[in-house]
Amino acid sequence: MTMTLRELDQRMDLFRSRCMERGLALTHQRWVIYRILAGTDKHLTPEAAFGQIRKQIPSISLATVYKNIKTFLDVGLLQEVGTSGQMMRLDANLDPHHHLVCVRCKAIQDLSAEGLRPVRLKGRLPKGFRVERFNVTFLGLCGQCSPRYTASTRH
Amino acid sequence: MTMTLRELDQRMDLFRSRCMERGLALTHQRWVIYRILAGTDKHLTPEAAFGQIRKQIPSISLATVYKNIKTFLDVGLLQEVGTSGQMMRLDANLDPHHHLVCVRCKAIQDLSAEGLRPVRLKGRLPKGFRVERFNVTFLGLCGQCSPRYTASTRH
DNA sequence: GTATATGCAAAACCTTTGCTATAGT
DNA sequence: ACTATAGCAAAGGTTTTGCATATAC
Repeated sequence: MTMTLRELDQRMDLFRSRCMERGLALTHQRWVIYRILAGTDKHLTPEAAFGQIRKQIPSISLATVYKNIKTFLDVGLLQEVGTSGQMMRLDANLDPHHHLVCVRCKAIQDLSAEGLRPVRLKGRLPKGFRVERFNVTFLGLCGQCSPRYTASTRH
Repeated sequence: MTMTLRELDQRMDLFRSRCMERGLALTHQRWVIYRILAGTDKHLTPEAAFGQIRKQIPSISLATVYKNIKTFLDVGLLQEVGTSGQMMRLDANLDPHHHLVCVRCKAIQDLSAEGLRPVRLKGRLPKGFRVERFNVTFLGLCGQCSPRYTASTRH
């Protein structure tokens, strides 16, 4: 866990002010849902978040979690990580950054944009395309899954 | 359409030889499914491909299309483009390349790896992570969707 | 008090699976 | 002939929707 409490507090402050700006009610559920998503760097799936959230609000419904995730995506409090096919992966890190994706266990780690030399185009983009942002995805095996370790490990 | 007939023929040659190597039967369905997917640079969804394929084989079933897509992914005749959430997007371009994704209409265009100066790390990757490959996704608005055009266009 | 959000159940959507018949080698 | 594949229908998993009740403002 690289997330400090101070960083989480900052995220929750942003959450509160963004909700007020957008006229979103500060419900207990909404608060807890965002706190779980913002309090980890693991890029949770909705299902996984639901599991955590339910520990705090046993009566919460999965639909509420989904509805709020959608709201958070709409107002820019959350981003979706582009994965292939499977479940939605959520990211409350709003700073420019990239991703390391383990092709085996599907873990996703962040890599700060400062960790990379600027990406630069050689030529020209297709006519008319306006880039808003970009992100680099590194695919490979994480420490847990890389052969060095798995060779001596039961699967 | 940037795909030439010659390029498509090359892809179909690879398809044939890869099937033989792997002991995959060259059925009419399999051939047509791959030809549709390999004959466009639009990164079709399974559903969209099914629509095209059905024009040539009206009796084909969607399950057959899915099964073959999975097979093609397994044997490396196809790759999946990492999108956020929605449907699977397929890519028969096996050369190193990146993607331009329109956030509005979801169109995906290829950008050859030569179009980009090499991506380079400044620091070190998280301990133990072994990169196999990487890809850059540029998000923005395509020519069709960019404000310049939409301002004078009905939605 | 009014608007918005929750919870529930049902639906929608995309993808996979099991099985029998059919086609490829 | 033997093995792999197609087609069908049914199931599986994820996400969305509609509506009545409850909560925030």
